[in-house]
Amino acid sequence: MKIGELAAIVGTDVETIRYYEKVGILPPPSRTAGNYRHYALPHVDRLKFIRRCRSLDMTLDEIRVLLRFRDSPESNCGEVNQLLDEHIGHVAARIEALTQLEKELHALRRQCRKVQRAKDCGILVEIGQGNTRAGTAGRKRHIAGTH
Amino acid sequence: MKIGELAAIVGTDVETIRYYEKVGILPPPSRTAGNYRHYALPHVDRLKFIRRCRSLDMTLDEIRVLLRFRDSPESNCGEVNQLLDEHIGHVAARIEALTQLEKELHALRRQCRKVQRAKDCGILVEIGQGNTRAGTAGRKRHIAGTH
DNA sequence: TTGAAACCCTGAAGCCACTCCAGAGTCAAG
DNA sequence: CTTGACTCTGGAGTGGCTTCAGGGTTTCAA
Repeated sequence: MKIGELAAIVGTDVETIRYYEKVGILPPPSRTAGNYRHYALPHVDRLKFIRRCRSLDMTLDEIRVLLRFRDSPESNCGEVNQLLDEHIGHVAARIEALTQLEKELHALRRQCRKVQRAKDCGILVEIGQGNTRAGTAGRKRHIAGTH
Repeated sequence: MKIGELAAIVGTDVETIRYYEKVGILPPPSRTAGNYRHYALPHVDRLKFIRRCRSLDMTLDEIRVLLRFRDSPESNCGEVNQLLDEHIGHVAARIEALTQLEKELHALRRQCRKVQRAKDCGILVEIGQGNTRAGTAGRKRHIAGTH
């Protein structure tokens, strides 16, 4: 099948597939006479696996580890379990941080209940005073932002 | 004061301050004879404001809006309130998505309770079957990933 | 048979909010 | 007067794509 069909089956973008090939997570398929990529079932399965992992918010590096195990069925899966445990830990930590953030934002929002002049707006005043703990703004956190 | 002192007071990196100047969120300060940036109190306050907003996980674009109101004290703060409400909405949505994700990850983790050969690992098998809803993997979500 | 639409190719740039680097200049203390 | 801490600029790198420019190929209908 051609790249567009693969994309349709798996539900992803053509560009994403080419990107995965470029970064070496999807092996280069054979080519047709017209230099089109030609895919078969193993590619479909592998791409589905990758997209499922991405939907679970794993990084491509984490997925690379899982694929290594998928590719060597006789190896020991302990590292898989560990990777997943760590990933779960990241997600839990992120939830906690965001929940704390949500609290702070609600508290901030309560500072201004009506529309008024900006200089009297409790929100702007409060932000300007900066009496918060450092929050999630530490550098090099493993866990990304809200946007 | 010099850029390093400002960085120390506010608790940020020198590079970040220069970056903020480059993207126009912090106005260029005056320079000393030796071409060093020279900061005063208004810069400290503005930078603190920015960093506080970042610690609340706002984007620089959102912060630009807030700064606009901070800079025009007589204007009407309705948009500030609205921006904050929307931001709170983003955070809440992200928490919900991550909570769902956490559930799925726990379910997945339960598929393999001991260390065994990769081909028998319930986790790898389960991911390979891909019987999940699309999850957070939709494109162009406003809300970022776990990492 | 022709020609237009729909698909595919490559390589590079853009996104966000920084972070890190090289190579050079400036300044304060000893 | 030297040393070392600080500062300057401009550019590249991060992740996981997305978008774009400028082509080539295939397919379908007129």
